[in-house]
Amino acid sequence: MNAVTIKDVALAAGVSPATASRVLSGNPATSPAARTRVEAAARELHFLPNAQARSLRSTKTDSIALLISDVRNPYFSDLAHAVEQHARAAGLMTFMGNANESTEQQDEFLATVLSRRVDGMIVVPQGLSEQDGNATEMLRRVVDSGIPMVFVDRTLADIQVPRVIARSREALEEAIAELKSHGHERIAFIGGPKHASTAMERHQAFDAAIAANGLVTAPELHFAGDFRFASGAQGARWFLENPLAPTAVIIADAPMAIGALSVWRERGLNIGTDFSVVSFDEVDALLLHNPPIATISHDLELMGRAAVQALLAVMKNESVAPVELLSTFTPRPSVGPAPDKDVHSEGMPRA
Amino acid sequence: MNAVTIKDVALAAGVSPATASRVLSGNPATSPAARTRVEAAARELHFLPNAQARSLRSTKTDSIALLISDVRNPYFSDLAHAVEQHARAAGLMTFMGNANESTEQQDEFLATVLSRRVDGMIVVPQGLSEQDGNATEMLRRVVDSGIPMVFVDRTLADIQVPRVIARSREALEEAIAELKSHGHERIAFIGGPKHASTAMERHQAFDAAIAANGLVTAPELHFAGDFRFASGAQGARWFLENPLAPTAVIIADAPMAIGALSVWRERGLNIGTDFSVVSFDEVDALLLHNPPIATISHDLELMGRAAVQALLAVMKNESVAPVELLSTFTPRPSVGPAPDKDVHSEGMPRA
DNA sequence: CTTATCTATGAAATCGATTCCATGGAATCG
DNA sequence: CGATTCCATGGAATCGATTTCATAGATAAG
Repeated sequence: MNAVTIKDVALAAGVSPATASRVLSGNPATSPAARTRVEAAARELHFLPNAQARSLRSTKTDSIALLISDVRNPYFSDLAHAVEQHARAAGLMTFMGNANESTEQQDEFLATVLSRRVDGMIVVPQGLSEQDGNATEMLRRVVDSGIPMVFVDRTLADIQVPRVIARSREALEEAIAELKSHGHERIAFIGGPKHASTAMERHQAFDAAIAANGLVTAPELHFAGDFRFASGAQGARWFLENPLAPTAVIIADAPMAIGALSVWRERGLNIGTDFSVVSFDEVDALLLHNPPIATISHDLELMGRAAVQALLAVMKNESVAPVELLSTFTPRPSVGPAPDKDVHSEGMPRA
Repeated sequence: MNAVTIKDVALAAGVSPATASRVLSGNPATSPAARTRVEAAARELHFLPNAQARSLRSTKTDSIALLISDVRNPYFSDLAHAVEQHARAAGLMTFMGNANESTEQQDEFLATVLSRRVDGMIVVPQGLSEQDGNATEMLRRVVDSGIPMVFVDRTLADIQVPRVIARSREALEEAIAELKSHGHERIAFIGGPKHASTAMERHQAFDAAIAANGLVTAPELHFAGDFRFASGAQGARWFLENPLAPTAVIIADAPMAIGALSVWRERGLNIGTDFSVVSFDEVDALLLHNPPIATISHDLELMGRAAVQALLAVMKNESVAPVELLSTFTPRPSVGPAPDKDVHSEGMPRA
C-alpha cells in the first residue's frame, strides 16, 4: 500500500521520527533547518500520514459523521450538502451515512463510526424511545460514550442532546388559514411515521391549527404514511375514498406528495380545482408541477449551518441552546376554492 | 470516551488479551470455555473494539468509500443508495463523500479516506486528465497506492481502473429516430461539462445519431452546460434564441432539464407542441411534469450492484472486465410533431 | 511407556504515528 | 566567568488491537 511511513521521512531528512512528527504536525519546537528538510522529504516521498496510527495516539481525527434518514429524499440530501460544506469550512471532513429510515442501519452506522472514531456526530435520529427501548439503545450508548453529538431535524424525547429543529406550527397556521379563506372546512392530513419526531410535530401542529380555526377535526382525516413515495400514493387513494369527503389535504413531506400527485394525475384530477393541496418541503417536482404546489418549507442551508455551529460548540465544551427554525408557508395555485360539490361524488372526472 | 478495551474484557474473563482477541475475531484456536466467558464479558462491559487499533495491525477495515459527484443530484443519490445496500449485504460499511463537481473536494476526500484506510473505493471520477494533469494527480496517486478501486458512471481516459459505465448510443439513436419520425430535423443538445466522461460520451453519441439519421448537424446546436439547474435555465434561453430555430432538444441530465423546464414554463411554452424535449435521467419531476418528459434512463440499482460486485472482485485480486450497461429510451408526450412554423417566430406565445 | 503431534494459551512484538522525558548545547543572567 | 534557563532533539513509551512465537498440557502413535 502506502509504504511510506514517518520513519522513511525522518530517515530521508536525517532526523528522528519524533522531530519529523513535530514538523509535520506543526509543533513550534522545531528548527527552521529541520522544518525545511522534513517538509522537503515528505513532499518528495509523497508521505501521507496514517490517520489510524495518528488518532490512535492523539484521539483527534478532524472528521465528523453525519447520519441522515434517507439519501434519496431531497430534503436530506440538501441538508447533507449544507452540513458538508460548513464542516469543510471548519476544517472537518464529513463521513455520511444513510439510515434508510431503519433503526438497524442507523445502529450499524453508529457503531462503525464510533469504533472508527470521529470528533463529533450530527444525527437525524430515528426510533421510538418511549415504547421500544432497544430501538434507541445504541444511540443512547453512543451518547453516553461522551462523543460530541447534536440532533438535527428530528429529536428523541428522552435523549438529551443539543438540537437544531424546525417548528412548523406558525406556517401550518398560515396554510390552514389560507385554505379556510378559500372555503375549505374538511382538511385531511397525510402524515409521517411515528418513529420520526418531525412527523409527530407536524401532526400536532396540524391538529392545533385546525382546532384554532374551528374546522372539522376527526381521526378519519388523518392518514399515517411513512415519508416515502409509495405511502403517498396510498394516501392519495385513501383521500379520494374518504367518507368525510375532505376538500383539501396537507402532506407531510415531498416524497409522499410526489407519490400522491402521481396517483391523482393518473386519475385525471385537477389540483387546485377538484381539491387543494399543500405539501411540506420545497422540491423541484412540486414547483414544476402544474399547477405549482403550495409548500411549507425549511431553509436547509441554514439548518445545516446551525447544526455544524452547534456541534463545534459542543466540541469546545460550550453549552448550546436548542435551535428552532421557523418553517415558511408559500401559497401557490395548488390551493384554490373549495368545490361546491364533493370531489367524491360527481365533481371527480373519473375515479 | 469508550474506556473499555480488550484488556478490560480479558481481565474480566480471566484470560489474556491474546485469547480475548482470538475469541472476538472468531479465531478457531479457542476453547469453548474461554469463548463463552470472553463473550459474556464483552457483552457485559459493552465492549466496542477500537477499529483504528484493529486495522492498524490487521490492515483490514471492512469498509469502503464511495465518492459521488453531487449528493443533490437524484441520479447520484439513487446510485449511492444502491451501492450502500449492496455493500452492506457484503458486510461492508460505506463511507460516502461528495465531490460537489469539484476536483478539489474530490482530492480532499480521497486523501482523507486513503489515510484513514478503507478496503476499497468506488469512485465517480472527475477531471480532465488529458489537458490538466494535476486535476487527476491525486486520483492517480491513490490508484498507485494499490487500493482496490473501481470507477462507476464516469471514467478517466488515462487511468486504467475497472469500470461500470452506461452506454447511451443506442438509446440516443432511438430517441432521435423517434424525433425524426415526428418531423424534427433541427435538434439541439444541452450537454454537460468537459470534466465528466458521461458528458463527452453523450455528446458524441448524439452527434453520431444525428449524422446516422441525416439530420442537421451544426456546432450552433450544441450548448455546453455543467449538469446543474442554473445551466439548464441558461440552456433553455439559448435554445429559444437559437438562430437555427431547432424544434427539439435533448438535455444531458435531470437537474439541467428541470432548470430548462422551469424557464419554459415561466414563458408559457407548451412542451410537446411548441417544441419537443427528451431528457436524460428519470426523476420524479420529469415524470410528474405536464406533459411527462421522454427520458433516456439508467438502471441505477443495477449500476450500483455491478460496481460493488466489481469492487469485491478487485479486492479478491480477480481480474474484472469493464461493464457497459445500456441506457433505455422511454418515449412520452413531451415528444410531439415538429411545429409547422418556427417556435421562434410567431408560434411562441411570449418569449 | 516413551515419543511425537496437536491444542489452547500467554508473553511479547508489531502496526505507525504522537508525546513524555532526558540531554547536550546555546543563550541569558548575575 | 559560572550558573541558569531555554530550545531543539532523540530515545523510548504509548495508544489498542492483532499476530507471532514459545510452551505447557493433552492426546495419539509407536
